[in-house]
Amino acid sequence: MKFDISYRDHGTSARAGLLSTDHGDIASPFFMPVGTAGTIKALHVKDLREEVKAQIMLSNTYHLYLRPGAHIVSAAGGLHKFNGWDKPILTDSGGYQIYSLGDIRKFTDDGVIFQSHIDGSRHVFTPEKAIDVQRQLGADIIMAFDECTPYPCDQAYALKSMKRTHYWLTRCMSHFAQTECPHGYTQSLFPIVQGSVFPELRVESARFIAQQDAPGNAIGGLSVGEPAGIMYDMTGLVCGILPDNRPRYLMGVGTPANILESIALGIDMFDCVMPTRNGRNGMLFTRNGIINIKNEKWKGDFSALEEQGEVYADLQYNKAFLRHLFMSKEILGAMIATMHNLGFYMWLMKEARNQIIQGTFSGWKETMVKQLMQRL
RNA sequence: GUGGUCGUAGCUCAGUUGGUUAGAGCGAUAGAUUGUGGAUCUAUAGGUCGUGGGUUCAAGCCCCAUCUUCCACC
Repeated sequence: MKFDISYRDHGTSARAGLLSTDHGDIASPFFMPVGTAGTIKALHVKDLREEVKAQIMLSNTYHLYLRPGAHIVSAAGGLHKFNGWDKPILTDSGGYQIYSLGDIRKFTDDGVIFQSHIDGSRHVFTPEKAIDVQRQLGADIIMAFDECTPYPCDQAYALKSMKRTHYWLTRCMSHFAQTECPHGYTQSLFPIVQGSVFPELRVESARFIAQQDAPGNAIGGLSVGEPAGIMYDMTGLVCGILPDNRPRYLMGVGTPANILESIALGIDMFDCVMPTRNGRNGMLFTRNGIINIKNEKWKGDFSALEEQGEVYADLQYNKAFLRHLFMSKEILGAMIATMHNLGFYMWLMKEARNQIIQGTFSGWKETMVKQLMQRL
């Protein structure tokens, strides 16, 4: 994996670069659509490639391990062969899912014992296990097994949780070094900074992560309920410590405004369920602001979803029809909203990159943050 | 025609021995949603208790009439 920074913004820490993997290059900053179970819900791979024009997709270790099972994906030749997406893939390690989905889970220093959200069966995940499963799945970028520290939490717990994540990281890296991808290409392991909302802990964690000299670094444990200002403070603090010449990945973020502000702080990679999950529930992100398509006011509005939009759905369908589909719970509604929202997020990232290259990012960002987040 | 039965929110229904401002689910109208359970959560609106009389301090509830639903019999 190689990461080259080609342009830097003057007024902010934003940068535009190129990340190279065995499944192709990715222009940064970029957004990764989330395909938990190996698929972007309600979207064909063809549309992800040709309409949305995604450069990389994210998938999930926890979900694929439980169903269909890593051995099935591996037998197919890895996730790219299994789902037909031949561009880069990143898999999350499962730490976050165990945190967010598990009713019954038990953390030990060795790992986590958790119950499946599907059938209640018991499983054990250790750092080694998370690496083994991600080797089998075969994503280009794989994530260290971490504990996403809950918010709010006290500093004592945040410290303990951070230490555990660091300990697990050393085991992940050790096991990663002793294994190889069974599918014949290179995988890269990204470590994750924790430390909750405590500056001292974030600094300590960022220093520890920076020492590992990983090909890329992630920031976790944010956008879990804390105020946006705190998220930006922590992100800026950590970005100042993580290596400048490696991609920085802010996990789980976020809204269009969150993303633009974080790009300004030096983040290169994002993922979030918001455009897809909220899309399936009727929330549209547009260049003029946010639409709840189920609102009665769109009942007779026959204008296009997005006049300047670049995906097929934007001009093919009008707002009143899309509202009708949602009110009728028609499957096509979720498909249209998903394609539109991902198309919008891709446009946002492409435009941010263009603005960085042209040296106009800072002013453009200020205008966009206000415009994109207003409710229509 | 006779006897019984039903009628409460847009829909399906609770509603105690007659006792505070008649409730729920769904639907509707809005809001939330950040390393995904097409999910979930929150709030709001919505009622001449079929209609008209009567009894009572007090009626969705008891009495009379009438309309309506469904059933049985002639």
